[in-house]
Amino acid sequence: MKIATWNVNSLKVRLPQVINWLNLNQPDVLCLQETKLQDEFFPMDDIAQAGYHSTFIGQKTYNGVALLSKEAGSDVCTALPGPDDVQKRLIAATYGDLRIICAYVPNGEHVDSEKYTYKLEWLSRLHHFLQQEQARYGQVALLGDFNIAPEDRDVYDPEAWRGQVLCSEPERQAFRGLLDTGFVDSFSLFEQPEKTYTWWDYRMMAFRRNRGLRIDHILLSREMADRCTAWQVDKTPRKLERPSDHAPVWVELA
DNA sequence: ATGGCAACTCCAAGTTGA
Repeated sequence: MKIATWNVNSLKVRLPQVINWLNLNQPDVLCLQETKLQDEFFPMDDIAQAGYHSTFIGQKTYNGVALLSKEAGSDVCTALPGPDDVQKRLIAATYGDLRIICAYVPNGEHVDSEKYTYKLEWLSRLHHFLQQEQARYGQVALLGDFNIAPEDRDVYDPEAWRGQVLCSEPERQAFRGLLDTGFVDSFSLFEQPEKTYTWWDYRMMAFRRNRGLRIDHILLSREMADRCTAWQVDKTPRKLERPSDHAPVWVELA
């Protein structure tokens, strides 16, 4: 079984790439972030033609998340518990014995920004939600764009980024807090090449120079981690014309 | 030292991302 995550930075623009990636990689579930589509415009017919069910929650211009899957999901949840939030950043569903959570963590903009405060609050709410889901379902996976580089090895220039948004200590602490609820960063289950990243800025030829960050993650509950046989980032779509700035990441489960 | 790209939007200059 293969489960994957990809921040597509506009599903409207990236649809052909997503369809092609589904055909080539045949994931059981693909989590998408930054679809940037209102629900009435979601291209579920094109995705169905590729053999996939769609479950989604979106809004105009910003955010938006979706689950594409070979089997239909059940028990769908489209928001974190708590007060209504216009920002559509979370969707979860059950596939067989697996609970899959797709998250688009706020960027935070800058450590002095109100958006940074919102990010930390959002992560705290995610933490509580994860505990609930863990208690309710046995096998849980949290996939998505976390907008956090957990360690210095996840940053092309750790000194330049030290204390900056995506790398600040409170964010890294929040990431470790998620792991403390009983999850493993699947990346860390395997020997990894140095300078393994999942996002590269569009500017300054960052991809060609591999000036990237590892900010897209797949966290697995312990039972699932025991079944995990591979972690991969697929850099091929990042090399295409009009790429997303993020690459897809996937894990294989026995 | 700064900004450098891309996508979005009442279509065009401002916002957002990371």
